[in-house]
Formats: sequence, structure tokens, C-alpha cells
Amino acid sequence: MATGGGRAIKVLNVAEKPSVAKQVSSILSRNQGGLRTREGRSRYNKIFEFNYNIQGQQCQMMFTSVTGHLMEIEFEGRYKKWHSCDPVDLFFEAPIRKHVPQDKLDIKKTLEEEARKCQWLVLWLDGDREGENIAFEVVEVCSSVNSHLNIWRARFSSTSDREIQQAVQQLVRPNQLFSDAVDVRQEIDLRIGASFTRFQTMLLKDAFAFNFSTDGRNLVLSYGPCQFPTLGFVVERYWEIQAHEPEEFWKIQCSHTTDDGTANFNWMREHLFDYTCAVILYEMCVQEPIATVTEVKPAEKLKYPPYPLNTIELGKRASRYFRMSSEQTMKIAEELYTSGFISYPRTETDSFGPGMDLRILVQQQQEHPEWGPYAQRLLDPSSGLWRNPSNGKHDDKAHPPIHPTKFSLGESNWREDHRKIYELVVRHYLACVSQPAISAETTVKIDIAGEMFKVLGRTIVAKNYLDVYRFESWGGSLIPNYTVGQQWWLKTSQFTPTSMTLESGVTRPPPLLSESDLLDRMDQAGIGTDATMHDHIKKLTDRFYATKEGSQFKPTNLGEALVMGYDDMGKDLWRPKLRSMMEEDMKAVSLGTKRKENVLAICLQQMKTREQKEMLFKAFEVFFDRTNRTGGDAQRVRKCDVCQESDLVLKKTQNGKFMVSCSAYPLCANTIWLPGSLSEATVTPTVCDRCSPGPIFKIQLTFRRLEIPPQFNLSHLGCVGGCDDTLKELMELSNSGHRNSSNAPARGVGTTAPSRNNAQNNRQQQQPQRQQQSQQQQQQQQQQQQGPCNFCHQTGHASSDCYSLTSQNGNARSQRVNSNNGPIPCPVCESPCSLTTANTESNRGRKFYSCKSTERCSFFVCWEDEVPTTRGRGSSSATTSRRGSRGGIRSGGRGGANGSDVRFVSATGEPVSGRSCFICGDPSHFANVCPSRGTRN
DNA sequence: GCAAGGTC
Repeated sequence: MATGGGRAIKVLNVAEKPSVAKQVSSILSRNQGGLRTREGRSRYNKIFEFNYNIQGQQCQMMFTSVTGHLMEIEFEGRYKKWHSCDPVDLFFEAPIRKHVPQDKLDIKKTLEEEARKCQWLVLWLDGDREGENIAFEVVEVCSSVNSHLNIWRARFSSTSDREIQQAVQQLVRPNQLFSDAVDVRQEIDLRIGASFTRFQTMLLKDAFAFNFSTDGRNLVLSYGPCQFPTLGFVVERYWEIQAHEPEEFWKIQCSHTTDDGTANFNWMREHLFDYTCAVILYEMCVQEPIATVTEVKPAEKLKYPPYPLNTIELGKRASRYFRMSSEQTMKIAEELYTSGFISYPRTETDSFGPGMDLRILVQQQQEHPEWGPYAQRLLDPSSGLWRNPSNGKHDDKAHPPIHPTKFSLGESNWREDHRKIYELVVRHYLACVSQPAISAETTVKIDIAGEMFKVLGRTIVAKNYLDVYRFESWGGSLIPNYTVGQQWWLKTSQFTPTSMTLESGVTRPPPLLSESDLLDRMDQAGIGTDATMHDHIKKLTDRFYATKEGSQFKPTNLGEALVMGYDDMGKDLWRPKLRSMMEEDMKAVSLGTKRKENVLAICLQQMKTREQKEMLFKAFEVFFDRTNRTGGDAQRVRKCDVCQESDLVLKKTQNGKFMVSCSAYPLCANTIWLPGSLSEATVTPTVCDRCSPGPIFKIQLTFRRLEIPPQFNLSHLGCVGGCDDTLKELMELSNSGHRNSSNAPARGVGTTAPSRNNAQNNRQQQQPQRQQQSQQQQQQQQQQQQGPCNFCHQTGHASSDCYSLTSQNGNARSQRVNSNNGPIPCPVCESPCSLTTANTESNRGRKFYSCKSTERCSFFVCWEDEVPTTRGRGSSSATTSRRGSRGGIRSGGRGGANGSDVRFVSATGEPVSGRSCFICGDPSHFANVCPSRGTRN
């Protein structure tokens, strides 16, 4: 860096926002003989002046700011207009220009005026890639009026005194590669966004009848690399819910009440899907209802306060605690920030740097009537409440976590939302610097007739941060005292439960995604930035892609159709992967390992999908009816029966002749010439109910009297699908005397079919779940038609599939099983297992194994006479074992066909690693989730 | 009428 004494040089300093210009100016001007402020051309961006010495060089500092990006990119000239070109031209051909938009011209003027006077330019933009790009925008504007500027970059990660003083003494050069990465991002976003948006809007908007109100707004079917993956999350969850099939399960509940409290014990099998099994085990417990305490495990547990608050957490918590939308949260937070009550709200950082004075912020809050006393306790060393905050893993190197900056009892111009967000920020901050909550927990396990149950009791020992963070709670539950022991005189080691019930439940689908869930997913997938995520979410509702019900998002038909269409294209254009890959490429550009031009070309090439537009059409046909319009001026008659891709549309030639021809002309030359005697022709919304494939829209035809035989009417509602004899006759008459006499009628007027392939049929074909349902219904119908099984006389399966056949095999195999009633090896995992006699009406006297090993095969229940052949892990024939297990329990009970299922449930309901499924031998899952469980062969 | 990223 050039240094020297002598005359002061003039230095233009530019920050990304006015607040930073002001902060940095006041830090640097301290003890430097004063800070002067003057107006710039923009009312928001003041200019601060002070003297400063940089490495021995006396400087006259001028410090101003921009407001984010100074420039925008847009398509040049004619490409700005929607109908100026084919949308695909926007990918490569359409030139792009970068310019300062109208509303930033005053800032540009200020920069130009100040730059002319200066020798140095110091760029104080934020320390991220966007900041670097804005820096180069500033350089471009300033250099254009002063080519001799010496250009420097100040690097700082927060506006603490130390960092700022350090940054100004260690100026570096701006990084072109960082800026290049943003150029690529901008160009890809614009080209893809504009191209796809125009393409799908023009393709679909007029072609389908959308059955919702747009509130007078123009319908735009936008596509964006961030908004679409966001929509994808919503739709994917919705599909998951749709695909869920509820299953009934059964569980034993056991409670014990004493003067000390009530313990609700949970069954360690959690639940069984088989009613008969559950009843047998329940009856065993009821017949021998003595609970023996087998384990009492006390432990101290800590609940830690949250990490310091960043933007995403603020959005998620405001959504959870106040049901406030992230968009509204950001708006309120902005207002609190600009009026000085909280720090900058757009930050990724969730840890406080070493430079922050954390106690001063607590001192500011001491006077508050609600949380003031807590703040006082925090500052009192004898309370032991203070704890240095733990650090999260995010740091944008530009801003600290969101924290209160000024005390307020609530301002007169604040609305309820301002109070809520301010309170959240303050309480969150106080919680961060507090000790965790402490509880004493006791886990008690009991054994009733061989069945295990457990309960967790919790007593809060110290609430600590929970005292101030009222949004979180930690439920305590007092339970009686228990001790372990077999001695009869220790009363608490055995007891009789107060109640024992067999309860049913049903598996439920996951809930729709909440705003908090969405922010979480976007954050994990790197969709958007902390400052833009809420915009992408709002866009889903603005574009009618999703609705918000309470705090949950549900896709509309439009949103679902779009995702289905792109899903069918198979290019993952709605998945977050695409954005993540782009993000990786940006990183490579910023590190210099990939070239800007290559990344741009490859990415755009990958996105070219226009040839697959039929997929979009098909997806939309699932949800919406077709109109007779194509989206342009031409009137749509039907899908082209030659190229099978584009539409046949009604057109009028320059010399007044009418024809129905393919919109893909000249790629497809399919044409039907209508009679030359026509004076008018208009496509109507009436669909022909005789011709297929449909829909084929009828055409209202008006003929000139003198040009058609007198027996024909002047007006005729015609169909070009082939059913219309009148039209055929008139076309033949016309052809006989006209130039289009070749084969036009024969091609246009095809075969007729009695049924029309209507939209409803298409809907069923397209939607996977509906298709499945339909197949299941068909199967059921077939089974009903085939009558009862010859062997068991039940309906629902064919004789060849009857379980009773396989259970006979099971009987044969059971010969090798030990029939003693003591502990014997489990026939599946060979660990100790008990053989118990059933006592239900239908199975009285029948014996079953109940394996107690949670280590190897979890809880296995199987009839003695129907033990599967498979033993342990990696067992033999999947077919045999599946049949054996399926044949397990034939007795009726509740649940119909389900009553003949044996299910295997681990204590947690999850497959346990390191073991094989005993049904099929696959080590990747356990038997209770075996995909072959529900099949017969 | 189009994207996403800054910020007021």
C-alpha cells in the first residue's frame, strides 16, 4: 500500500447500507476532531466526513453508502417483451445488460460526484459474495468518472471498534472471482426464471380452465430456482399424506396411583398391529396383575437454552410461538431495527464474537417490569445464573446474532406484533446468557406377567433460563417412589396396578408442512438466503400454488399439477438438488476452480426441457379441463393426430379460406382444408361426444348461400373428428372444384369412436395413488366375484392362495420344537424365550412363543404349531418363511383380514441395525417393516 | 406479466 506524509488525500468510502456508513464513520472519527454530516442526492444515503490516518497517510474521509445492489440485469431491447421471441431464446441468444435502475440513479450521482474529487476508493461492503459483487458495481460507477482511483477493500465481520480499526489499517484488493460467482447466479436466475415463466404461462394459462379466482390479478405461472423447490417441499409432504394408509394397532396401558402421584406406564412393545396377539398378552396381564419393579434409574438432565438468534430461527420461532408469517416477522423486525431497538435482523450468525459486551445488553433491560427482575438476577454473581452463550455453527462474517440494542417499555406507535417480536428478541437474548434448566428424572421399569412397561418421572430442580423464556416449557410429572427388590417386605417393589386397559389406536400420516418446517427444509437444502426465504414462501400463495391453512401449507391443484408435470419430465426441476448444485458451482467459480462462462453454459444446457412440454400438459389435464384456446390467437380444435404433440388450430388464410392445421407447422404439415364456401368459422366450447381421442371442439360454420347446394343449411355446427357426414359431403363438393382436392377430407375426418376419453379418465390414469386405489378396487371386485375360498370358506383370496394350506406345512415343521413350558430357545433368534398357553375363547389351550430378547429379534410372538423355518439372521427361503409367518394366527378376532397377520414390532417401532429381517433375510430392515410382509407368494 | 439478491 502506498503511504506517505504531506498533503491529505481524499478517500471515498462506500458501505452496503446507510447504518454501516454511520457506524463505521463514528468509530473511525472518534478522537479525530469531529464528524460532519451532509446530504447526498439520495435522502437515505448521507455522507459523513472526518479526518483519519491510514498507515501514516493523512486522509480526508468521505463516507457514504448504497442500499444493497446498485445495479440490475435485464434482457436487452426487444427481448424484454413477452411475445418478442420464443422463450427458449432467452437461454442463450437474448443479450443481457447490467444497468443502474431508475430508483438508484440518485445514489449513482452521489457516487460519481464524490469519486471525481477523490484519489482513493475504499469498499466497505458486507463480507459475503453478494457484498463483493456490489463492490464491483460501485467500482464500475466510480471508475467511469475517475479512472485514476486507487481501489481498496476493507474486510470486517462485525462493526465492533476493534474489527473496524483493524480493517482500515489492513486494506486489501477486491476479489473478482467472488463477484464473478454472483454474476453467474444472477444470469442463470434471470434466464431460467424468465424463460420458464413465459413458457409455462403462455403454454398453459389459456389452454386450461382454472377453477379458482385470481382476485382480478393476471395469472402468471412463474418458475424460479428457489420458489419451485419450496413448492416441491409442500407438494411432496402432501403426497406423503395422501399415500398414507391408516393401520389400526393395539396397546396395553397400565397406571398406578398412590398419594404421591400417578404413574402412567407405557408398554415396551409400544403397540401390536394384531388384535389377537394383543388380547392374549393383555389377558395374561389381567390374570396375573402383579407388577414387579425391575429397574429404577435416576438421572440428572439438563435442558439447554437456544443458540443466539439468527434470521431463520427468528422466523421459525415467531411462526411457532405467535403463528406469525415469516414475511410479517421480517417486516416487523426491519421496523424495530430501523428505529434502533434491535440489531440487524438479516443475519446467519448464531454465535456472539469475542468483541461483544454481553453484560451491557442485560443491564439495559433491568428496568422492565416483566423481565427486569430476571435481568437483575443474571447480573448478580451470587445467583450463579450467568453463563456465556453457547455458539451455533453459522457465521456470515458480516453481522452478529439478533439482539436488543435499546431498552423499551413499548413505544406508542408499536402494534401488538412489534411488542411480540421485541419481547422474543429480548427474552431470547437473556435466555442465551443463562444456565440450562435442570431436572431430576427417574425411569422405572416393571414386569407384569412377563410383559415389560416403563414410565418416566421428572421433577424440575432449577428452571434457570426457562424462568425468562416463557415460550418453552419442560413438563414435570410426579410419580410414586419405587424401589427394586424381590423381598416381600419391600412393599414398593411389587404393587397391583390401579388400572390396565387394552386401547386401540390408528397410525396417522405426518402433518402438512408448517412455515417453521418449510424454513427448516429450505435452510438445510440451501434454498434462498436468510433475507429472501420468506419471500419465496409468500410467492407460493401469491401465485396460487399453495394455500395457508392456519400455519400449514397445502398445495392447490395448480401447484400440484406443476410439480407433477416437472416430476414427469424427470429432470428434478422441482427438487432442491438443482439449487444445491448451482450453489456448488458458484463456490467453484469463487474459488477459481471453474470458469464463469463454462458454468453458465453447462447449467443452462442442462435446463433445456422444452421438448418435454407434453408432460406439463398431461399433468394439467389431471386437474383441469381443457379450453378451446391454445394460449395464442389461434383457436384450438384438438390435439394433432399426426405429430401427437402440438394442437390442430383453426386458421384463416390471407385470401379468406379456412383451415384446421397443426400449430407446429412447418415441423408438422397436418392440414384439413375446410370448404371454400365458408364465410365464417369459429371454434366453440362444445366438445364432440362421438369422436376420440378427445376433446375435439366443434366449429360453428357459416356458408355462402350461392356456393352450397340448396338442401344444406347456411349455418352448421361441424366436427372435424370424422363423425360429421354433412361436413364431409360439403368438403367433398368443395374439393371437387378446388385446389385442395387431394386427400384432405380423408386425413381430417378419421374414425369415430363411441366413447370420449374425457378428463376424468385422464385424471385417474395420471395420479399414482388414485391408480393404485382403482387397482385395489378392481382386485377386490374380482375376489368378490370369484366367491369364497374352497379351503377356509372365506372371501378375499383365491383357494390357491389360502393361508390354511401353508399353515398345514407349519404344523409339520413344528415337530422339532421343544414343547416344554419352561425357558426354551426362541425358534427365531435362539435366545431364552417362554412358551405360554393362550386363554382366549377361540385359541384356548394353544401355545405360543413370546421372545423377550430385544437384542436380536425384538419381540416375537408366534404360535407353537406354526413356527417359521427360518432361524436367526440371514435365514433361508424368503418364500417359506413369509408363508410360515403369514399362516401364524388364523383365529378371527377383530380386524377381518388383518386378524390373520402376525406383525413384528420392535420396542421403538424402528428396524434395529446389525440384525436381519427374519422374514426375508435382508439385513437392511427388520421384519416389522419387511416389504414382503403383506404378499402371499 | 418473468428470477433472486441486496436494502429503505
